[in-house]
Amino acid sequence: MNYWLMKSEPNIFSIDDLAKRPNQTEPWNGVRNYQVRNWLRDEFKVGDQAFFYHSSCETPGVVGIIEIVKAGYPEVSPWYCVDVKLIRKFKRLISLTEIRQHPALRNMRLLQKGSRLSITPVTMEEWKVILALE
DNA sequence: GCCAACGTTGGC
DNA sequence: GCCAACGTTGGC
Repeated sequence: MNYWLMKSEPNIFSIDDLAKRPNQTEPWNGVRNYQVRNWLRDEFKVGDQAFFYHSSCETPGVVGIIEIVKAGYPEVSPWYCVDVKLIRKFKRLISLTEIRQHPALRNMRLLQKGSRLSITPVTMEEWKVILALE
């Protein structure tokens, strides 16, 4: 089972928008980066969990947990998407600033210089640390 | 709105 | 296959 972090701009699609969807499930589409496409196509498995991350907003950060309920399938050629379902929204936002300041999260892919990938892998250790911050 | 960083495009 | 130009991401 894999862990991921998936970015979305909340003014376009927020965790509250996901909560309002039927069955709280929605295709995660629009990825237009080949590296991320390959992860979606080859690495994402049903049951994988991901942090829902709000980007390009007043306070970027992790706002909740989602689960992959449908593995990679074609969107429009040559791109892929997955279906995600809301597990829960966090009681509070865990900000990028807070993540950046935490020693155990120093090596997170999210924090790497110049990393602009809309989806990044998360290790089990990082997953646990962030969960404990809530 | 700025700009650093990175990806993509396309002429050669 | 190189690389300049351009487009996009996303924090600040």
